[in-house]
Amino acid sequence: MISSDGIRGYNDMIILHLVLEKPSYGYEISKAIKERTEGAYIIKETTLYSAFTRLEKNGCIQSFYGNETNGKRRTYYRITETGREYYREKCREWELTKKVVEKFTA
Amino acid sequence: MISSDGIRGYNDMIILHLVLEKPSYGYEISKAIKERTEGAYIIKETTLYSAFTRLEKNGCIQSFYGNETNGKRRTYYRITETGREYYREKCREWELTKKVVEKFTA
DNA sequence: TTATCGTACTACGTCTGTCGTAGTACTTAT
DNA sequence: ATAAGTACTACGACAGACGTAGTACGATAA
Repeated sequence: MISSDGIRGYNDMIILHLVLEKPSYGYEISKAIKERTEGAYIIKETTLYSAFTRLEKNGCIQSFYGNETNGKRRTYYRITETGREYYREKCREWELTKKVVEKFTA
Repeated sequence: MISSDGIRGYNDMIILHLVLEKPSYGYEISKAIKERTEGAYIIKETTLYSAFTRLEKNGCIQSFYGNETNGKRRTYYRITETGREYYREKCREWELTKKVVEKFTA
Protein backbone atom coordinates (compact mmCIF):
# COMPACT_ATOMS: atom_id res chain seq x y z
CA MET A 1 0.00 0.00 0.00
CA ILE A 2 0.90 3.59 -0.32
CA SER A 3 1.78 5.42 2.86
CA SER A 4 0.22 8.78 3.53
CA ASP A 5 3.63 10.39 3.69
CA GLY A 6 4.56 9.04 0.30
CA ILE A 7 1.61 10.61 -1.44
CA ARG A 8 1.30 13.64 0.80
CA GLY A 9 1.74 16.75 -1.23
CA TYR A 10 0.10 15.12 -4.24
CA ASN A 11 -3.38 14.74 -2.88
CA ASP A 12 -4.14 18.26 -3.99
CA MET A 13 -2.86 17.48 -7.45
CA ILE A 14 -4.93 14.31 -7.68
CA ILE A 15 -8.10 16.09 -6.61
CA LEU A 16 -7.49 19.02 -8.95
CA HIS A 17 -6.86 16.63 -11.83
CA LEU A 18 -10.26 15.08 -11.28
CA VAL A 19 -12.25 18.30 -10.87
CA LEU A 20 -10.45 19.58 -13.95
CA GLU A 21 -12.09 16.87 -15.99
CA LYS A 22 -15.50 17.77 -14.65
CA PRO A 23 -17.03 19.28 -11.50
CA SER A 24 -17.36 16.57 -8.92
CA TYR A 25 -18.00 15.84 -5.26
CA GLY A 26 -16.38 13.92 -2.43
CA TYR A 27 -17.77 10.48 -2.81
CA GLU A 28 -17.35 10.43 -6.58
CA ILE A 29 -13.76 11.59 -6.33
CA SER A 30 -12.85 9.01 -3.72
CA LYS A 31 -14.33 6.32 -5.94
CA ALA A 32 -12.48 7.63 -8.97
CA ILE A 33 -9.15 7.57 -7.15
CA LYS A 34 -9.72 4.03 -5.99
CA GLU A 35 -10.75 2.83 -9.44
CA ARG A 36 -8.08 4.57 -11.46
CA THR A 37 -5.33 3.34 -9.18
CA GLU A 38 -6.85 -0.14 -9.12
CA GLY A 39 -7.13 0.04 -5.36
CA ALA A 40 -3.51 1.01 -4.83
CA TYR A 41 -4.54 4.27 -3.31
CA ILE A 42 -7.67 4.80 -1.28
CA ILE A 43 -7.89 8.31 0.03
CA LYS A 44 -9.28 8.72 3.53
CA GLU A 45 -12.56 10.61 3.73
CA THR A 46 -11.23 13.10 6.25
CA THR A 47 -8.18 13.73 4.13
CA LEU A 48 -10.32 14.37 1.09
CA TYR A 49 -12.83 16.68 2.73
CA SER A 50 -10.17 18.66 4.53
CA ALA A 51 -8.40 19.05 1.18
CA PHE A 52 -11.61 20.49 -0.29
CA THR A 53 -11.81 23.05 2.48
CA ARG A 54 -8.17 24.00 2.04
CA LEU A 55 -8.40 24.22 -1.75
CA GLU A 56 -11.51 26.34 -1.59
CA LYS A 57 -9.85 28.66 0.91
CA ASN A 58 -6.89 28.97 -1.47
CA GLY A 59 -9.23 29.83 -4.31
CA CYS A 60 -8.35 26.69 -6.28
CA ILE A 61 -11.87 25.31 -6.35
CA GLN A 62 -15.41 26.65 -5.92
CA SER A 63 -18.26 24.80 -4.29
CA PHE A 64 -21.89 24.73 -5.36
CA TYR A 65 -24.82 22.54 -4.47
CA GLY A 66 -26.16 19.86 -6.73
CA ASN A 67 -29.88 19.79 -7.47
CA GLU A 68 -30.49 16.12 -6.87
CA THR A 69 -33.82 15.59 -5.18
CA ASN A 70 -33.09 12.29 -3.49
CA GLY A 71 -30.33 11.39 -1.09
CA LYS A 72 -28.26 13.78 0.91
CA ARG A 73 -27.42 17.06 -0.75
CA ARG A 74 -24.06 16.99 -2.47
CA THR A 75 -21.43 19.68 -2.45
CA TYR A 76 -19.87 19.85 -5.89
CA TYR A 77 -16.57 21.51 -6.65
CA ARG A 78 -15.36 23.08 -9.85
CA ILE A 79 -11.82 24.18 -10.59
CA THR A 80 -10.93 27.87 -10.87
CA GLU A 81 -8.24 29.52 -12.95
CA THR A 82 -6.10 29.70 -9.80
CA GLY A 83 -6.65 25.98 -9.41
CA ARG A 84 -5.56 25.28 -12.99
CA GLU A 85 -2.38 27.21 -12.46
CA TYR A 86 -1.73 25.49 -9.15
CA TYR A 87 -2.28 22.14 -10.80
CA ARG A 88 0.24 22.92 -13.55
CA GLU A 89 2.71 24.02 -10.93
CA LYS A 90 2.24 20.80 -8.97
CA CYS A 91 2.82 18.81 -12.15
CA ARG A 92 6.10 20.61 -12.75
CA GLU A 93 7.06 20.00 -9.15
CA TRP A 94 6.23 16.34 -9.54
CA GLU A 95 8.54 16.02 -12.53
CA LEU A 96 11.35 17.53 -10.51
CA THR A 97 10.65 15.44 -7.42
CA LYS A 98 10.66 12.33 -9.57
CA LYS A 99 14.11 13.13 -10.93
CA VAL A 100 15.39 13.86 -7.45
CA VAL A 101 14.02 10.75 -5.77
CA GLU A 102 15.14 8.49 -8.64
CA LYS A 103 18.74 9.36 -7.87
CA PHE A 104 18.39 7.67 -4.51
CA THR A 105 16.57 4.51 -5.47
CA ALA A 106 18.26 1.14 -5.67
CA MET B 1 12.01 24.12 -5.98
CA ILE B 2 10.79 21.01 -4.27
CA SER B 3 8.23 21.46 -1.52
CA SER B 4 8.73 19.67 1.76
CA ASP B 5 5.45 17.85 1.36
CA GLY B 6 6.44 16.59 -2.05
CA ILE B 7 9.54 14.87 -0.80
CA ARG B 8 8.27 14.03 2.68
CA GLY B 9 8.25 10.33 3.12
CA TYR B 10 11.35 9.99 0.94
CA ASN B 11 13.80 11.79 3.15
CA ASP B 12 14.40 8.57 5.02
CA MET B 13 15.00 6.75 1.76
CA ILE B 14 17.46 9.38 0.57
CA ILE B 15 19.41 9.29 3.81
CA LEU B 16 19.46 5.51 3.91
CA HIS B 17 20.64 5.38 0.32
CA LEU B 18 23.62 7.52 1.23
CA VAL B 19 24.61 5.71 4.43
CA LEU B 20 24.24 2.47 2.49
CA GLU B 21 27.09 3.54 0.24
CA LYS B 22 29.29 4.33 3.20
CA PRO B 23 28.89 5.45 6.81
CA SER B 24 28.48 9.19 6.87
CA TYR B 25 27.46 12.15 8.99
CA GLY B 26 25.09 15.09 8.82
CA TYR B 27 27.06 17.70 7.05
CA GLU B 28 28.45 15.31 4.46
CA ILE B 29 25.01 13.92 3.72
CA SER B 30 23.44 17.34 3.29
CA LYS B 31 26.24 18.26 0.88
CA ALA B 32 25.80 15.03 -1.03
CA ILE B 33 22.06 15.59 -1.44
CA LYS B 34 22.63 19.10 -2.70
CA GLU B 35 25.32 18.03 -5.15
CA ARG B 36 23.62 14.93 -6.54
CA THR B 37 20.40 16.80 -7.14
CA GLU B 38 22.27 19.74 -8.60
CA GLY B 39 20.77 22.03 -6.00
CA ALA B 40 17.19 20.96 -6.70
CA TYR B 41 16.83 19.64 -3.19
CA ILE B 42 18.55 21.10 -0.19
CA ILE B 43 17.54 19.32 2.97
CA LYS B 44 17.07 21.48 6.04
CA GLU B 45 19.47 20.77 8.87
CA THR B 46 16.71 20.23 11.39
CA THR B 47 14.93 17.85 9.04
CA LEU B 48 18.10 15.85 8.55
CA TYR B 49 19.11 15.60 12.18
CA SER B 50 15.63 14.74 13.33
CA ALA B 51 15.56 12.02 10.69
CA PHE B 52 18.80 10.60 12.13
CA THR B 53 17.25 10.46 15.58
CA ARG B 54 14.14 8.78 14.24
CA LEU B 55 16.03 6.28 12.12
CA GLU B 56 18.30 5.33 14.98
CA LYS B 57 15.31 4.85 17.26
CA ASN B 58 13.76 2.57 14.61
CA GLY B 59 16.96 0.57 14.44
CA CYS B 60 17.66 1.56 10.82
CA ILE B 61 21.01 3.19 11.52
CA GLN B 62 23.66 3.09 14.24
CA SER B 63 25.70 6.04 15.40
CA PHE B 64 29.37 6.09 16.31
CA TYR B 65 31.89 8.84 16.83
CA GLY B 66 34.58 9.70 14.33
CA ASN B 67 38.16 10.00 15.48
CA GLU B 68 39.04 13.27 13.79
CA THR B 69 41.27 15.37 16.01
CA ASN B 70 40.40 18.78 14.61
CA GLY B 71 37.04 20.45 14.34
CA LYS B 72 33.92 19.47 16.20
CA ARG B 73 33.42 15.81 16.84
CA ARG B 74 31.28 14.15 14.20
CA THR B 75 28.52 11.67 14.73
CA TYR B 76 28.67 9.07 11.99
CA TYR B 77 25.88 6.73 11.07
CA ARG B 78 26.02 3.30 9.51
CA ILE B 79 23.10 1.36 8.14
CA THR B 80 21.81 -1.76 9.87
CA GLU B 81 20.12 -4.82 8.40
CA THR B 82 16.79 -3.34 9.49
CA GLY B 83 17.73 -0.20 7.63
CA ARG B 84 18.55 -2.12 4.46
CA GLU B 85 15.20 -3.83 4.57
CA TYR B 86 13.40 -0.57 5.24
CA TYR B 87 15.23 1.02 2.34
CA ARG B 88 14.16 -1.74 -0.04
CA GLU B 89 10.60 -1.37 1.15
CA LYS B 90 10.67 2.37 0.56
CA CYS B 91 11.98 1.76 -2.96
CA ARG B 92 9.08 -0.57 -3.69
CA GLU B 93 6.68 1.98 -2.27
CA TRP B 94 8.22 4.66 -4.45
CA GLU B 95 7.63 2.58 -7.59
CA LEU B 96 4.01 2.20 -6.65
CA THR B 97 3.54 5.86 -5.71
CA LYS B 98 5.08 6.86 -9.02
CA LYS B 99 2.57 4.79 -10.95
CA VAL B 100 -0.29 6.21 -8.94
CA VAL B 101 0.69 9.86 -9.20
CA GLU B 102 1.46 9.56 -12.92
CA LYS B 103 -2.19 8.76 -13.56
CA PHE B 104 -3.13 12.23 -12.35
CA THR B 105 -0.52 14.32 -14.14
CA ALA B 106 -1.28 16.47 -17.14
C1' DT C 1 44.55 40.07 17.69
C1' DT C 2 40.02 39.91 16.30
C1' DA C 3 36.65 38.71 13.26
C1' DT C 4 34.56 35.98 10.00
C1' DC C 5 33.64 31.84 7.48
C1' DG C 6 32.93 27.03 7.27
C1' DT C 7 32.13 22.85 9.75
C1' DA C 8 29.05 20.09 12.82
C1' DC C 9 25.71 19.85 15.37
C1' DT C 10 21.54 20.50 19.50
C1' DA C 11 17.30 22.41 21.55
C1' DC C 12 12.74 24.00 21.40
C1' DG C 13 8.58 25.35 19.86
C1' DT C 14 5.23 25.86 15.80
C1' DC C 15 2.65 24.49 11.84
C1' DT C 16 0.32 21.66 8.40
C1' DG C 17 -1.63 17.67 6.43
C1' DT C 18 -3.21 13.25 7.55
C1' DC C 19 -5.86 10.22 10.25
C1' DG C 20 -8.89 7.94 13.88
C1' DT C 21 -13.20 8.07 15.75
C1' DA C 22 -17.75 9.28 15.83
C1' DG C 23 -21.94 11.11 14.43
C1' DT C 24 -25.70 12.91 11.03
C1' DA C 25 -28.85 12.13 7.28
C1' DC C 26 -31.17 10.11 3.50
C1' DT C 27 -32.28 5.99 0.06
C1' DT C 28 -32.62 1.36 -1.55
C1' DA C 29 -32.50 -3.52 -1.06
C1' DT C 30 -33.49 -7.64 1.79
C1' DA D 1 -37.08 -3.67 10.41
C1' DT D 2 -32.41 -3.61 9.40
C1' DA D 3 -28.37 -3.23 6.91
C1' DA D 4 -25.71 -1.40 3.29
C1' DG D 5 -24.51 2.34 0.47
C1' DT D 6 -24.32 7.34 -0.28
C1' DA D 7 -22.58 11.91 1.33
C1' DC D 8 -20.84 14.26 4.32
C1' DT D 9 -19.23 17.13 9.24
C1' DA D 10 -16.81 17.72 13.70
C1' DC D 11 -13.06 17.22 16.71
C1' DG D 12 -8.92 16.07 18.45
C1' DA D 13 -4.29 13.72 17.98
C1' DC D 14 0.04 12.93 15.79
C1' DA D 15 4.29 13.04 13.11
C1' DG D 16 7.46 15.18 10.12
C1' DA D 17 9.20 19.46 8.50
C1' DC D 18 10.66 23.96 9.67
C1' DG D 19 12.11 28.52 11.86
C1' DT D 20 15.00 30.36 15.06
C1' DA D 21 18.65 30.32 18.00
C1' DG D 22 22.55 28.77 20.25
C1' DT D 23 27.00 25.88 21.03
C1' DA D 24 31.56 24.62 19.66
C1' DC D 25 35.75 24.19 17.13
C1' DG D 26 39.44 25.35 13.38
C1' DA D 27 41.36 28.01 9.64
C1' DT D 28 42.04 32.11 7.22
C1' DA D 29 42.12 37.00 6.46
C1' DA D 30 42.35 41.90 7.98
